[in-house]
Amino acid sequence: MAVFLSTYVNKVDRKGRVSIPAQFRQSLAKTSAPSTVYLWPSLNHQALEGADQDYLDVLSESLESPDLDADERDMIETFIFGKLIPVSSDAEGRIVLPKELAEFAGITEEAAFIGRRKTFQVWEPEALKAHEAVLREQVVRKDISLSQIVAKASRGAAGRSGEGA
Amino acid sequence: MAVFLSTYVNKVDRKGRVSIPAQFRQSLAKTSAPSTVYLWPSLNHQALEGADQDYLDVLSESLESPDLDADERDMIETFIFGKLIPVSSDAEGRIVLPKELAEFAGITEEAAFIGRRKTFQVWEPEALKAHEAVLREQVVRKDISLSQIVAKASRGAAGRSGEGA
DNA sequence: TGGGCGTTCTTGGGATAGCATGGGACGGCA
DNA sequence: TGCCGTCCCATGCTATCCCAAGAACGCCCA
Repeated sequence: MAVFLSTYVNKVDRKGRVSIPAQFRQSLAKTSAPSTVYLWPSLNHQALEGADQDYLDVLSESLESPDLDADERDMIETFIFGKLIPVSSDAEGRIVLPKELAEFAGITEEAAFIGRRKTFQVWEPEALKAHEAVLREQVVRKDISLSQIVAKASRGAAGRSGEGA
Repeated sequence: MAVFLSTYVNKVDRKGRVSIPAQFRQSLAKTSAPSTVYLWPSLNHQALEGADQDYLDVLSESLESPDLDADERDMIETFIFGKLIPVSSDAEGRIVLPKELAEFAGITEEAAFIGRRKTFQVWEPEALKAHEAVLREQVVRKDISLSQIVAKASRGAAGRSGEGA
């Protein structure tokens, strides 16, 4: 599955087109549908989420789980698959940001692509800045540290099944 | 089987015709009866449900299962298969919305097609908006996040069958 | 260590094809 | 014979494809 890292800010032209960062494209190239990405409005932020075909297949499979309650499934069907837009890139590696999605995220002139491993987000750059400021404050307040997280996770994994990511 | 994604709002003309979104048509093209879709009133919403021949075949087969209790089967037989209307599209990819179905969903001038993977729904756009508002509130209240669902599902799958993503 | 060269990436604009939509004509059924 | 449904044709708009060039970057060579 494709892995998305780092942050890139690209321009959105008059037609609503924007280049997918070259690094992202290289990741996408290895997937089953290299020139197609899927975009949808984030459930939790005023931003867009993006992923490749393979990730969606996994998500789709998750929905088949009988453990998931009907309400939740309905929500996902409506808000993810109902909003999800397959976007194919042109020869130059650009995609057209669908109008309703650009509006949702407040994107007009520039779009910030931020890698989140298996998915990525697309933000209006200023909104992203603000969001990051809030998050950083939380990091400080909660005194979060990376080594602590890794330690905690490996302890948990050992307890459950020994499977780590 | 056809996969339906995204939301499209199309106009209903004076004759009750409405274009099936091109993306949906492309999905339908791969099925066993490309120019026919099946519509029926939703059990849970004031909206229409739609699917292709292949989906109905699967649904039909599910009804043969001895596990299904009689009441449930009876309901499905009555409300789905009893109400179901096969609709064929013209050369331009339009269908005529059956009057009773349009009335049921309150559709007059515009119809919103919303993809739900294996099926789709057809809503009166304002009604859909209202429905989404309710759902979104639930998302916020329950603090649902996508990554959480995927994580939960893959953990469940790992526990049940040892299959991980 | 500095400068020059080449490549890759991003960005821009015009042409083209596809799609949504509207109206009219023909044929069938009542 | 009148009405309704289906088919066919026409059109404006939108999105897609194609071609082109500027800029940044890294690499190589002196």
